[in-house]
Amino acid sequence: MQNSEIARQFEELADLLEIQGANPFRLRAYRNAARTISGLPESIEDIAKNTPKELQSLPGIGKDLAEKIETIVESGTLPQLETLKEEIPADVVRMLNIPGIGPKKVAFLFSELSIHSLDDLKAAAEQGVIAEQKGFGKKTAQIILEGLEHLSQAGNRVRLADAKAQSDEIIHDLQTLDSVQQISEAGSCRRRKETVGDLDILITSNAPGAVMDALANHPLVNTVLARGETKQRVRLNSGLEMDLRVVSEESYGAALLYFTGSKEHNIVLRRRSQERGLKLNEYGLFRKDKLVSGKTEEDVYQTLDLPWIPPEIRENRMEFTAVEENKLPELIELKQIRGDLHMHTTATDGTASILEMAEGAKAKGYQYIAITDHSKRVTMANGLDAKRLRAHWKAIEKVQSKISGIQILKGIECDILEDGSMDLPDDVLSEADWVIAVLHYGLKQSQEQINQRLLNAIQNPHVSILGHLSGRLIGKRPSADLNYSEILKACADHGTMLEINAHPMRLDIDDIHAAKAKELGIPIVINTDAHSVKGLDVMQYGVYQARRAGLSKKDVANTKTWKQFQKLLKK
DNA sequence: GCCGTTTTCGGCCCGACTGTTTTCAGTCG
Repeated sequence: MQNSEIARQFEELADLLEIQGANPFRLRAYRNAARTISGLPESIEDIAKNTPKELQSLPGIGKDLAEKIETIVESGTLPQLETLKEEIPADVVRMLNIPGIGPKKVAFLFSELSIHSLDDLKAAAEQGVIAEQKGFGKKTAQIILEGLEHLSQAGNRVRLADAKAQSDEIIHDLQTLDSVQQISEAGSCRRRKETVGDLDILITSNAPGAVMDALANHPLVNTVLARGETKQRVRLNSGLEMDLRVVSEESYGAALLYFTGSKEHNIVLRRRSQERGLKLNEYGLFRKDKLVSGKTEEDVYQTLDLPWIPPEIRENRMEFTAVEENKLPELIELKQIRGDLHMHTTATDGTASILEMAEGAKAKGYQYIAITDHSKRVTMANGLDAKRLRAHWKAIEKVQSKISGIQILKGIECDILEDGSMDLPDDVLSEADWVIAVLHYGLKQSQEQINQRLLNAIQNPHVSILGHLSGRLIGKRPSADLNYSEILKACADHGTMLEINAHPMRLDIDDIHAAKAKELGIPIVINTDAHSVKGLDVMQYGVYQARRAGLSKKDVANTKTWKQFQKLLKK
């Protein structure tokens, strides 16, 4: 069982208990545990089965939750959860996703008005029943009806690339206004999280009303959901919601910290403030009522005896211990990338020629690329068999002889077949400069099968790297069920590299496992998997993911010069 | 339900906005 499933069950339990009005701190305990579990690189199932005593050493996991984890691993679920699910219909839990409706109102609707489904809710709101209730009203009934309309979108997280494009456009337009002095993105988008729940923008302004008017009238904005003196919330045409916050100049840094998050990072900062007799909020760091710092993020961190911490790692995963151990990483930057080792051409499903891809990469200042078209199993993409592949490599040599200043590796993205064998024979693979082994089919196999396939590939002396390891497509297709601990250890043992696939839908391996790979000394390569010249542009997203993993230049193999990189290639 | 250099009880981060109120609860981030 995957960590995400166990975490999901704790989240669900928390939702159900919340509707029942349970102690909020108990709910927090469940949600904290869910977060710990989903952020863990090791398989929680393995720990529960092999070394159950260690469960309680995980943050936020005590005796009770350790037992619950063991129960879930053994039986697939929790009796308590099953009982609650029988008492409270799934539709009632879904009502929590209606913006403006929380557990208290849901509980009232369910137990006092006997509303058991979304259809019941809609009918009650339309018939005016809800508006009559104490604590409700016409507006609340309206909110419910609107919320039901948007329910399919609400709670859906959007891929970073899609969210950031909208955020960037709005910021670009707002910053031209005279009424805007400072402006920044904030929230999970600024932290470059792979998916974003909503957008946050922070400004300083001498005329906040004018900025709010401008946002309300922006072509990307559909509806104003709330508007006050310092805060405006809007819904974009895409369904994504955005908060605009206005703060004073002396609070800008504190507010930027506060609204960038993560919540967990901020909680640690506030505790740290308390320990120093200070209070931290979005207006600044205060001693009694006196502002101590807040103008810039650096000021606030410094007052708390911390260096400035890059947004990407503000997750309370490793940043604070890294500071203590004086090991805060200098995060990798896009400009340090010197090669792209996963791309396609017209030989299979790409839209550009070898030469066009090479020129595109050269224009980015790269020193080397690998042309890695599909192997024959991927019939849909016109995958290459041995004969066509050898001809393709000849074509690569020909292009290489015509172009200077960039090294083109003769590569292949070779499928690991369902039976665990490689899609091309060893003698063919041995002729390649660069072999990316990947799973495209049979992603739903058991963990044992998936792991065996991957282990076979790792042990194959011709395989350079595992590409988009989990096979997930964010928001579309779940990861294959694989045992990361075993796979990563094998990679480290056999000198097999790991890819961070930079495609916004993949970002695979993810930040948590890339951090683990770094710890094990496995070289990471960030690749675009480009299917066109334009496709080479997504490298930035892979770099974001690497930064979230705490990776530095030295951890990423394709930051090396061509001369250095050659030494990493398997002979 | 977790946690502990004020440690086994009594805390657990903090403030804005809205709607339904007549001083505040619920919701959200």
